[in-house]
Amino acid sequence: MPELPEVETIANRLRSGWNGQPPLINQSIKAANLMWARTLAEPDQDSFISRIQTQSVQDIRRRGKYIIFDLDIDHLLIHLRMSGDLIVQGKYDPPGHYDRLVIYFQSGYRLAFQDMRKFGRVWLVQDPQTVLHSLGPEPLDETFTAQVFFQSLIARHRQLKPLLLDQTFIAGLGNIYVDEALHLSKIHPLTLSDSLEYSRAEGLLQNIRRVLRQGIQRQGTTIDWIYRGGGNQEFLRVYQRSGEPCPECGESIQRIVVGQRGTHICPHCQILDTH
DNA sequence: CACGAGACCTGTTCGC
DNA sequence: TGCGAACAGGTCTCGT
Repeated sequence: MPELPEVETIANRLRSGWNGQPPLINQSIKAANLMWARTLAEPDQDSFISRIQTQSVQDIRRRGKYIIFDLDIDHLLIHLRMSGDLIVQGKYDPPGHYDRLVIYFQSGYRLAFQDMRKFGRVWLVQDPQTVLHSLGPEPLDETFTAQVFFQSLIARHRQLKPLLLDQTFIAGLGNIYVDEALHLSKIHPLTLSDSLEYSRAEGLLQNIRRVLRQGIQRQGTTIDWIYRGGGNQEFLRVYQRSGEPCPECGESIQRIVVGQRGTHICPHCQILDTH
C-alpha cells in the first residue's frame, strides 16, 4: 500500500492527532498484544512486551517507508509493506479483523497495526540504525542534489525503474510514484541508468520530488478501502490507467512488466533509447 | 554486479 | 453462476 507520501501522512496523523483522535505523543504504553507472530521481527515476543509496556512515546517520524516511534529508551519501527495501516482505536471501538499487533495506552486509546496480507514487520530496537543503515538518501532532502543523483546513476548499469525501487539507492519510492515520475520525465522504465544525460537526470529528480510533494499535499493516494482519506488517485497520469489516453499526447496507456512489477507507460512519450 | 523467479499472505477482479 | 487465473501500494532470498 504505502509509499513515502502515505507513510508521511500516517506519521503526521499519529503525531498530531486526526479525525477526533488525540496525538500519540507523550502517551504512556501499558500493554501490547501480538496476534500474528511473524509480524514481530525483533526481539522475541516476551522481551518485546516487557520492554515496551514501561515506555512512553516521545516522537513519531518517518525514514524511507518506515514509521519510527521514539520511546523513552527504545525505538519502535514499523514497515507497512503492501497492506499495512496504523489505526487509533478508542476504548469502546471494536477490534479490527486484520489487527496483527495492538498497543494499549494508559489513556484508554489503542494503536492497532492492521495488515491483511501479513507482510508488514515491527522492530523494537535500541538503535534504529541497525534496521535503517542500508537505506539510501531521502529524495526530498535538499542535500541530495541533482549532481549526487546523477553520479550515483552513472555509477551503476541498471534498468532505471528497478533501480528507483531499490531502497538502498533512494528511499521511499514505490510502484505508483516511480511510474508517475518516469512518465512526467518522458523516460522509458528500461532505460539504463548510466545512459542518462545530466539534464535528464536533473529533470527526473525534479519530477520525483514533484509527485512526492503532491502526494503528501493530497494526503496520499487512495487505491482501495485499505487506505482512507487520500485524494491523489484522481491525479494519477498513468498508474493503473491502461487503455486510457495519455494526458500529454492522447496515445493509449500501456501496461508492461518490468522487474516483475506492473508498469504503466505511454508508448509514444516514453521511447526506449538503445545505443 | 545485474537480473529473474519464487516466496511470503489475503482478497478482489477478470476471463471463460 | 462458478471457478481458476491474474493481479495488488513491498521486500527478501536464491540461482544464473
